[in-house]
Amino acid sequence: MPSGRHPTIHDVAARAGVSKSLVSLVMRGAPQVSEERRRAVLLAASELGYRPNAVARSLVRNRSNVLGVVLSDLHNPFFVEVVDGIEEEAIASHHRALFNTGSRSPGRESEALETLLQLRVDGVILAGTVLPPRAIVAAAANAPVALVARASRWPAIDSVTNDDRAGARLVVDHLVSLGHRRIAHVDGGRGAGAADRRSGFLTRMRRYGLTSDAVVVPGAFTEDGGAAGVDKLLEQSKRPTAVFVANDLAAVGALRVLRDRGLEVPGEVSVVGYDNVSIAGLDHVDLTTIEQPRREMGAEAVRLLLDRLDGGRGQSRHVVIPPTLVVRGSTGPPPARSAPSDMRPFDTERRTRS
Amino acid sequence: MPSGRHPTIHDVAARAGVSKSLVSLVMRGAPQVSEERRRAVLLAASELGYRPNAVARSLVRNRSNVLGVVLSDLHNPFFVEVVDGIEEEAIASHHRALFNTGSRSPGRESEALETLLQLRVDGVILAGTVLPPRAIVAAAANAPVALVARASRWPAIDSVTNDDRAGARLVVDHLVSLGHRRIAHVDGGRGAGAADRRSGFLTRMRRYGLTSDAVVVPGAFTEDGGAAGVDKLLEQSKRPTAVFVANDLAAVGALRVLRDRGLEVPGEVSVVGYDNVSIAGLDHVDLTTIEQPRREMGAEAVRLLLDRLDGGRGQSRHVVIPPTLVVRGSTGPPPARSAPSDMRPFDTERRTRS
DNA sequence: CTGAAAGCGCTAACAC
DNA sequence: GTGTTAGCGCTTTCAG
Repeated sequence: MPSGRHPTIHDVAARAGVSKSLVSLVMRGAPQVSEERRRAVLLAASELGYRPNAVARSLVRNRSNVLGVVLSDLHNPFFVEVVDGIEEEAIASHHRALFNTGSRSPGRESEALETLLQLRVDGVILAGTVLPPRAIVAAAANAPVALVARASRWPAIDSVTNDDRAGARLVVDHLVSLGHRRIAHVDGGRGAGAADRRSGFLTRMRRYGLTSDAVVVPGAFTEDGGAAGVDKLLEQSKRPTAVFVANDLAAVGALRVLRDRGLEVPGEVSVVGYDNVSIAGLDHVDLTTIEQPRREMGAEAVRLLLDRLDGGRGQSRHVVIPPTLVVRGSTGPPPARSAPSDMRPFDTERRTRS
Repeated sequence: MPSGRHPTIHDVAARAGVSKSLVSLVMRGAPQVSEERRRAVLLAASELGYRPNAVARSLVRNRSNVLGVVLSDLHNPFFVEVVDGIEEEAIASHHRALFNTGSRSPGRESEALETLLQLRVDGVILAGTVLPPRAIVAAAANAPVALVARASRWPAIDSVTNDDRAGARLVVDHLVSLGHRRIAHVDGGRGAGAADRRSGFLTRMRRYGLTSDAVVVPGAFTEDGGAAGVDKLLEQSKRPTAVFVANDLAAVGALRVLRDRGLEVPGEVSVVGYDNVSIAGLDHVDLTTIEQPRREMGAEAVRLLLDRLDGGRGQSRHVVIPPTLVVRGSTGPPPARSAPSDMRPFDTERRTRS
């Protein structure tokens, strides 16, 4: 009978012939209850199909033991793994994680956040969201907040990110060492970390004296975003010999366009992504990319939250994880007429730490 | 100040110089409040950074306006789209959806379900879960339950599925019409719908008199599951000319193994998946598969739940959605020595409705 | 139109 | 050890 009244602690008490508080004690596994009564209570509870009301408990304890997570976009497998890490760590710490997605829209995201806050979750993880700073700061007034894949600039807010600028450097180093000079970047628009990848790219290109060879076109963290970016690139007269796309999802879109136009990868154009999502490893995608430890990042966010909750830490912590380069088949030397460069200021192995 | 006490309706009332109930009325947008007081209340609320406590509200109203969703596995993009459909429809109906995943483990899944139930969500959607029937039935005693991608056999439980047997038929028809006779099926183990796909496959093969040509090997709804299944298949003496893999994710794993072994697809072996997940459409995956309208399925599940909630419907409803065949490049005629069959009892177009 | 009072299901002192 | 008593923050009759 859905919507039929649920049995309460009171019903259980009556059936077991004890008081409410005794039931409460048993349900919470308190030690100082006689074995006999404990049994009676448990029996009554199971006969009634009693299920503790977490709402009532949360109201009185002012603690729900649930962590709320706002996800920007589940279509990006990157976040799916972050979720894995969050759930695992949350469960290990006797908490539960509840998720909400923002469908890549700031409006939806703040609704999602608001919902979680009103539900009085113990803490909030914002994973890849594009929420305005004020919304984030306001949230932090109500519950501990940890950002994933977006750096925090506020004392009350923790964050765990990879070093996007370092990742971009790895990409440029790799491509330059292969001999590329004219390198384009299809950026991630307003996506989390996109700005740093972009500026990291530009800075590194300048470092090589390739400022005028560096071109940036707008994109997004989606297949379509990558495709559109490459489209724009191909309209230009001087075609780049390599493209650094903002993330793997977008890189897949980019590859599709390139191949549709009959351009060989990596023969005519090299392509690099970011995230090392599983799709990047597929035989015929075979994308050179940047790896960041996603599960670990999710788990770390949970730890940061619980640390504030239990320890009462007030100072913010910003965990930055170094990314690594994963070389696959989508990158190679530029076509012959571009003379291979002899610049090679940094070692680049199969897998380089930044 | 995280964990600092939240302002309550009482604080707002005091600051605005009115009673608690007036504040409550304003917060819920009741019409019969003078404009002046309404303003005063709203002002006080925003000055205080007041955020209604949904826990308290839920406790007294016995209604949370949140729908709980247990997901079997977010790594399967199939469910990501189901999630989209759920969120969209929930929001359209002034509800929120909160997600929990089961990490493909029955134990985790029932914990997730239990959490949601204790939180007194208004309804529960079980998407692709492998929960034991008793757990599902028990849940239904506490809240309306709708199953996605798994058929319900209980009067209290709704479900929305695609017709897996019909989908399997479409696959067999397609392959047979191409001339295949020896066809293998890598199944989905205990995954949702796996049993029906398997039996649909076998039944249809029998229908063609191909019983002895039909071979089934165990697999799972994961890349590794598909890979392992094909491995097993290749050990056998009589190699099939076509493989129907339980879902797209597994099919991708299967393709990898096939190509690693140097087998041409579809030249030597044809491969068909199930779900038409976006990865299936990638240029170099290019997988023939079965499409089911995922978003719509998620949305429908929400509608079923709300229908019970509002209308008090007691009878269960089972929505079955017909799947369609999507032909891509992973299927073709069998290698020459297998004489093309002339059996073709059913039309098979580029996209056939079952 | 507004305020007072009761109580949702549970926990946490505090008595017995 | 076990029962009693106050609330947690909010909604909801029911009087003014």
